[in-house]
Amino acid sequence: MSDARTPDAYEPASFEAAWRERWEKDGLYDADIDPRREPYYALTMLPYPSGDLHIGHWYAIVPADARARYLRMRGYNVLFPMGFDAFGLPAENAAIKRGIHPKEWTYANIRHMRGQIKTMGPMFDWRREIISCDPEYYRWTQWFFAQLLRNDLAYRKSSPVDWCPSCNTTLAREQVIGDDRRCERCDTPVIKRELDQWFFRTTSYAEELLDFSGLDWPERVQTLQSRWIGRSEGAHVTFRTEAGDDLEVFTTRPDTLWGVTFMVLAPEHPLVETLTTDERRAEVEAYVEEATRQTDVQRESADRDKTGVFTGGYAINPVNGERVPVWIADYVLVTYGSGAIMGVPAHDQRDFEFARRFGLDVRVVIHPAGEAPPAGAELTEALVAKGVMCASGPLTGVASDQAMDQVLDHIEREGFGRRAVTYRLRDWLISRQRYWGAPIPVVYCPKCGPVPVPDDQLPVELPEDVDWRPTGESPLKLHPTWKHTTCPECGEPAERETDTMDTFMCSSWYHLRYLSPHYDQGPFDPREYEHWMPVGTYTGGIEHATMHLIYTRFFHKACRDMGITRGDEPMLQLRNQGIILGEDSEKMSKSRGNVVAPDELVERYGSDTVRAYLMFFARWEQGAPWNSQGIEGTARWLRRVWNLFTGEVGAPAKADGSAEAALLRHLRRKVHQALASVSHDYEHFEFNTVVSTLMELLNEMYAAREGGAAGTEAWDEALRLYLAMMAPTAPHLAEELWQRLGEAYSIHHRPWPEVDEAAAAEEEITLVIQVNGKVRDKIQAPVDIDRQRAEELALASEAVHKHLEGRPPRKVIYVPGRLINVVG
RNA sequence: GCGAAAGUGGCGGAAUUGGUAUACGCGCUAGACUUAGGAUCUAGUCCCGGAAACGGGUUGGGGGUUCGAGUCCCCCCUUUCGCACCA
Repeated sequence: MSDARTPDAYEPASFEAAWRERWEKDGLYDADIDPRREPYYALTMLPYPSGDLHIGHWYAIVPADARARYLRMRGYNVLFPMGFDAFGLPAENAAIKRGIHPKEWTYANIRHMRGQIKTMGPMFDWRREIISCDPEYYRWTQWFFAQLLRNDLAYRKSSPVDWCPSCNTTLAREQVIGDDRRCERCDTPVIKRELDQWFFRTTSYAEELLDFSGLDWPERVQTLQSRWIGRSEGAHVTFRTEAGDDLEVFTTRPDTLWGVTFMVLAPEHPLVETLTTDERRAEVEAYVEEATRQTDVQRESADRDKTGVFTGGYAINPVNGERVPVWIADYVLVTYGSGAIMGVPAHDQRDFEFARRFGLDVRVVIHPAGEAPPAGAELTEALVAKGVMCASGPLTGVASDQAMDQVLDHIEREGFGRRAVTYRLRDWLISRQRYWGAPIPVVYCPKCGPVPVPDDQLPVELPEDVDWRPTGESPLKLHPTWKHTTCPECGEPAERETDTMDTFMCSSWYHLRYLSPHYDQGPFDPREYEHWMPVGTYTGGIEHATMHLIYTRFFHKACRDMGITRGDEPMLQLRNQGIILGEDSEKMSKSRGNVVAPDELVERYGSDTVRAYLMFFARWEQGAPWNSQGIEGTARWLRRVWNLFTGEVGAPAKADGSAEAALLRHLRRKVHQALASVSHDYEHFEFNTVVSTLMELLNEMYAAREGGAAGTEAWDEALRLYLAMMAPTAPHLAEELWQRLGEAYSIHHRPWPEVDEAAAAEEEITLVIQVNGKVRDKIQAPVDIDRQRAEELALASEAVHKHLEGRPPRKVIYVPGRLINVVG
């Protein structure tokens, strides 16, 4: 907003902050319900307030902002909100380390980061900001929990959980990382511990979560989620132990039932106790103890030899009445299926290895068609291929792929099994033995059991006067008074749940709270919901493919079934930005010293240049290593834009009439072609070509000015369209130059320009002349040239004659408006 | 091991449907202006031959389909990511 009369250098610092303040003061980006405009909900993943914004935040936010700005200019009523995912461990770690209260630490970080985010110049409607650790927010996180509990979608269960001995907390399956199963946060090997925990029934939605129809989500994410959910079709088959207990297994290969030569239970399986004979007991107990004491690192390390012990017990194979020994081994997981398997060593590689290790029988029941069945003792690996059934009672001789249905019919008819589908997905464990989270709103009454806190008593607020030392117990448990309360049902003394919720719970519904962050009659205002939902575009990192994005889909579906939300999916389109690596092509990290600090870049180049460079320097969905020299290119671009708009224009070199007309037609063609291209590219997340197209157009405009275009109508149009096209990328500069052109504030209210198709159309084409597929000549030709004329031109070409070397053309291919290929 | 994605100049990348490969930018080279410049401007910059005109080659490697392949198909190599005893 500097004085327009004095020509000056491009100094973004002189106007960027001023424009941002004005936009905010004027509520330029306020997003309110507006029945006249089509709503569009553009959502970008909210950050954790770690304390300092890094370049990755910019990379996530700026292109998403540019696209939201584009859609807004296109006439959509765009909701583009921002907030903070503010509960979580780092706040407590900071408290432990530096003695700052987590709340104080968190809010100080938010204040700092909010200011940093604002320097990007994004069009966030800050009135809609949410902070998930605010009681006004987590009141409703708790409300959702209570809803889930009342609808039997939450339950409490004692189970072995992953436990990080360093963080002193349970971890979700997803927070256990890598080959050797380490804690996501501190890299400590994870161990098992038995605790009462709250779970959500995500598995009830496993089947529906596999359905992505109607969603414009990357294949990659769909694949990751599908594999994570891990659907397997097969059967539950019930064996009977000699002690008379039912022993159920899940198998995907019921066609191999006649090949069972042993059974294996997970060491934690409840029947281990009763199956174990007295003479085997000492050995079995030692093995179980070893297995539970071991960390998963040791237990699940790759390529480990199979271990296990015989329980001394036997079970009866229901298909043939055979007596098979029951073993326990840690390669069978208690958490999958029924925690027990039937051992078919001839046709399952894991069972094969186990049988070989312990000298168990290997019995072939499927053999390759046309060959004699091999002897089990001679196999070197399991036979997993299809074939012909043998030694399988009534099914002997049947092709194995046909046998499957017959076996299933058989076991269902006989009543010892049934068709079944099993999923790898587990129910979502949400309990955390931590302080800095939303308290689970449950009261334990000696008489009434676990009772959800009534809605009118929410939120259950976190007490602020706690000790957050890493004792291994929840700090809430140690608080002298907090947990003591009365039962909401009977009024008798009772105790509060002292665990808090997984922060993924907070982020599963934040997109709903943006709709009406201060609404107090429910988690969101239904009017706002009707207007904005579902989310049109959701953008963020691929790292959330299997956690957050499954949870939020589950959450939405559960809420739909509870009558809270509508529709099957919360987010219609998903896009993931890539990662910016350090200049050394390594992951950015403080220890490597390759971290790019956005604040310094803004100070040096201005916000628009940083924005433009982030959009330009790589394909957004891919990312690339940072290049500190590369940013000079976009800095130069904006400087050249500035100079074109503000620089002295010499007296136009008056061309003669027809040459000038041609020059201006050319200029308009380039402008409108660029407009078509830029429009497409904003829409489709191809931000790098938005910038390159604008760079090219700028070069054209400099040339046109050189040719004397300045001062003409076409020139004035070019200037205005250029700023409109640039506005989503460089909002400050576009606004500043718009004002200097004398146009009315604000360019960000200007409708997106329409492409003038006639102006964009080419008058002439370069007809490419090929001989046998190789380019030999190029001829300027009218755009509507017909085949006959094009052929004449091509055959008249000297280059064509030369390369035909006297051969007659056998065939001529004509691609209208593009090329002609003479085959000879 | 299984699954997915990607390989185009020194670098990031462009090429909307099978139709001019290497746009745009960085870097580099030469020059202009300059006390200087990490400022600005001009010209050049895939490789080989050639003074040039021009010719030949080139999208990880090999094969195929086609008048024509960076783009489609098959095999191989490399890289990245995800999963990793899930019965």
